[in-house]
Amino acid sequence: MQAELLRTYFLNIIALTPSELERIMSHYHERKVPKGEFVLRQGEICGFEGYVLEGCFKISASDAAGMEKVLYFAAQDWWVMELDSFTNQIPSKLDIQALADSVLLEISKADKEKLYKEIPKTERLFRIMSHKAVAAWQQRLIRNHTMTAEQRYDHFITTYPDIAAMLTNKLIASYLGITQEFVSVIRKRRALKKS
Amino acid sequence: MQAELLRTYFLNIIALTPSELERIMSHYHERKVPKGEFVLRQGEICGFEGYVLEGCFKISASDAAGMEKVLYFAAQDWWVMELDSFTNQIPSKLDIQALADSVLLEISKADKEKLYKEIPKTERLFRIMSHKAVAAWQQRLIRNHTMTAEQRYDHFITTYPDIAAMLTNKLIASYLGITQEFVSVIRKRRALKKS
DNA sequence: CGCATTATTTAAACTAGTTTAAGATTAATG
DNA sequence: CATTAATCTTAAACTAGTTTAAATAATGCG
Repeated sequence: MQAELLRTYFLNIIALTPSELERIMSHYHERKVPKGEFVLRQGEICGFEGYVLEGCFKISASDAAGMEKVLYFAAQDWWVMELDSFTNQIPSKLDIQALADSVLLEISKADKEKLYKEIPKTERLFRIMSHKAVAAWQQRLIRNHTMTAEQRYDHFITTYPDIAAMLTNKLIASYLGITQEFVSVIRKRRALKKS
Repeated sequence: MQAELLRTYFLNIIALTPSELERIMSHYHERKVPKGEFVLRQGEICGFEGYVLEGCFKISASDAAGMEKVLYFAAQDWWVMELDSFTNQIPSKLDIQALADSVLLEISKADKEKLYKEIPKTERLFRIMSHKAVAAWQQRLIRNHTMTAEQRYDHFITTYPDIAAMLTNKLIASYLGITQEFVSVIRKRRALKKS
């Protein structure tokens, strides 16, 4: 049972008795998501919070012209949801799509609220997770403002080699905020340097 | 007593009895910060979380070469802290400096932990605040990836006219991730359009 | 397998934004 | 108030990254 991963995840953040942990886990349900499937589309209300057991997801924003920008990728041990939409039950600004056959552990909005009531300690758990997320987004912004495209590319593929390996250049480009053509140039440049 | 602002802030997020609210407020202490003073420097451990009653702060990151990048500005009704440093008591990656004579309502790390214990509901309060912050940072990143420098400039000065009014071009440029010279160009372009 | 679609590479022309430098304005300071 | 320092503007030269386009390679699919 791979759900062990999520148990470990929670225990790394906060101390939980075995019974608390199991009560938390009981609200999460496994869901298989085939490659290509959208688990959330712009405009829909995000009814779930998902922990990735297997596979990989793309969380992206698209403008009116259909131009898509990848916000982040979520592989094993990451979370997928539209926080704003889930928390405030408002239409989602983002799309979430499986990039590979994937498995999620999902919790519904209703169950999440139940969880907070049943085990108040989970408020703390998710508060701390959220604090980490804020710090990470701040660092991402700083990287975008201080590093060149090539440096950001390097950072991405060395920090997340497993995720990068399953992505197309086009997706990496979108994540980095540059064009796929320029990713090609960067890759060529790096290939020359190494030889 | 301007602390009323903070009471309103909290009540807009979560329902609190008058006594709960006052117990929360009792942990916050007013602190005057003269213009130019650093309330946190890179490498120090952030021991406080501050709510801005008056004035304005600059939260920034500086690299080894002394190049400074403004992450955000915090004026009235905003928060100043280094979340990662405060939460995990690790050295701060950021500087926080008053851009004007300012007044903070501060809570220490120890008092914050006390607060969480005394009034568990505050875990929820700060979790929700943190969720809003994550959503805001995501939107900021999307703007950086989809808008031109001029569009970002427009967005900033129309969304935060009061803050923008008290900032130099240099600071706005740093926040937007462009040079001060280019801000000059943008301003000229806009001045010509209007006439 | 064979076809169609999509991703990748390459290159030339282009542009948004940078760099450098100098002069003009404004603000801080003794 | 005078002087120093800092900010702001302008402009010319430059560069990182884009756009367009065409050719090639890889992939999905009936």
